[in-house]
Amino acid sequence: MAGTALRQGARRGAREKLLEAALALIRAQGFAATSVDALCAAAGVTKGAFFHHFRSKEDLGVAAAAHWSEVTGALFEAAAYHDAPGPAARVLAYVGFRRALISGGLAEFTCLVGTMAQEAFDSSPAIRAACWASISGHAATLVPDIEAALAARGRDGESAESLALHTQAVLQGAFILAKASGEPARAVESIDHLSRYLCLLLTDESPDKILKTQGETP
Amino acid sequence: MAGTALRQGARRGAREKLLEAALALIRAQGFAATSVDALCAAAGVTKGAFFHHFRSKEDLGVAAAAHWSEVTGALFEAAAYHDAPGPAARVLAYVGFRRALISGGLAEFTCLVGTMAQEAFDSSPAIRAACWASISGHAATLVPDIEAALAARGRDGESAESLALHTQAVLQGAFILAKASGEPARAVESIDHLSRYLCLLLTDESPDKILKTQGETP
DNA sequence: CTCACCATACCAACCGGTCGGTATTGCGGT
DNA sequence: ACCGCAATACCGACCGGTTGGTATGGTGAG
Repeated sequence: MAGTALRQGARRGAREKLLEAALALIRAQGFAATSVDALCAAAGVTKGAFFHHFRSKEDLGVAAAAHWSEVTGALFEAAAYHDAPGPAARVLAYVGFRRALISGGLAEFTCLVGTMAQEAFDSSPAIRAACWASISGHAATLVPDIEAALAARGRDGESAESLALHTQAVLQGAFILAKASGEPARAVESIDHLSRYLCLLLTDESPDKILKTQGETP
Repeated sequence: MAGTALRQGARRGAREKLLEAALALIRAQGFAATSVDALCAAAGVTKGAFFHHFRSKEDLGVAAAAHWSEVTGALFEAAAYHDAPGPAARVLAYVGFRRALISGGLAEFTCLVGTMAQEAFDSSPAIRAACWASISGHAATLVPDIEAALAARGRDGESAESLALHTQAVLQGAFILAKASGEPARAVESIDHLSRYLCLLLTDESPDKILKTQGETP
């Protein structure tokens, strides 16, 4: 009993440590530039452990995307933006939450699956599919609120799914600008444009008011 | 005589052939996954030629970004969207042009520097800077029209540069969605949202009208 | 004993990069 | 016009290190 607990606590499982290391390294260097050896070193694990848990490096990539979905899924599920009153306000609060997440180093707030999809879309169908599952799955969590907000404004005909995916596109693009410029603030600016677009579509209020309430630049 | 002409025709310069191959391979596989050997093979050139023209693989990356700027710069300069009447219409026509460019394989319409920036932002400052120069330089070509269009609507206070960069963010994000999903149409949808946002900001007309004029989905 | 879990040693292929050498070109002197 | 000659462009074998992946052996829990 105690042995088992200590085991799971201290060792924490090579698989988890490898996945954790994968998130950090792939986000910073990309998938192709991250070697299996580097992964093992970062996780404090040998190569034998790696290939015990993953059939190949590609398999690790797929598992990393799935792990990413779990980690971020839990983060967003527990976030406070769900408490906002009404569907439109919740959608705006979601974007505000994404905006607030931007702080620290670039590799700490950018998206794992967006990065991997760029590299693997042509060379690894499995990784591509896993990345798309993560992105589209996350976007799907926004659809009910967007749908309700659109309906409330008499915009029933429009596709809530398309708008949900658009929010992800803006976020991914914002990350690219931040990486390319080296200035995270560039990402914030684009996200503010997204907030304004959503304001115009989903609310009666002036966008400037809502943007002011989202706080100052980090 | 005939020998010389045939030579120059066949050789075409190893540097150009390498840069051309770099655009194709890096867009499809990413920078890290593209080996120098593969580059040379695709260009029909030996490794000696490669390292004669480029000090290192990183140097090739920087040169590829610069070459990309030239190629795309010429493409956009010659495009017809400049003929649209008035600044706002030109900005919208630009986005329509970008939309129309989306056809064929994913690696044929997506952005080289956006892909490279994701991989190299942390590991190669030189490549990062070259990518940012390409993106921001392209965005800068939109600033005068956006500025005039904003002023015409009494929105002088807002940053035209920020909005110009936002258009690039949406495009980059749209490419990621297309790559991740495997469906180029996903990119088109996001670009349509961008058109609508710009309509709301820069024109008096209803967005739906302008969107209709941009033609059917490819 | 069994079996999941992990460590070590090892491999062929491939990586970016070097180097000595050759072919081609541009150009100044005569 | 011709030559001489240095500079440029290119070739391809080669190098040490690294790559993803394997084969085998140990070990502790059930």
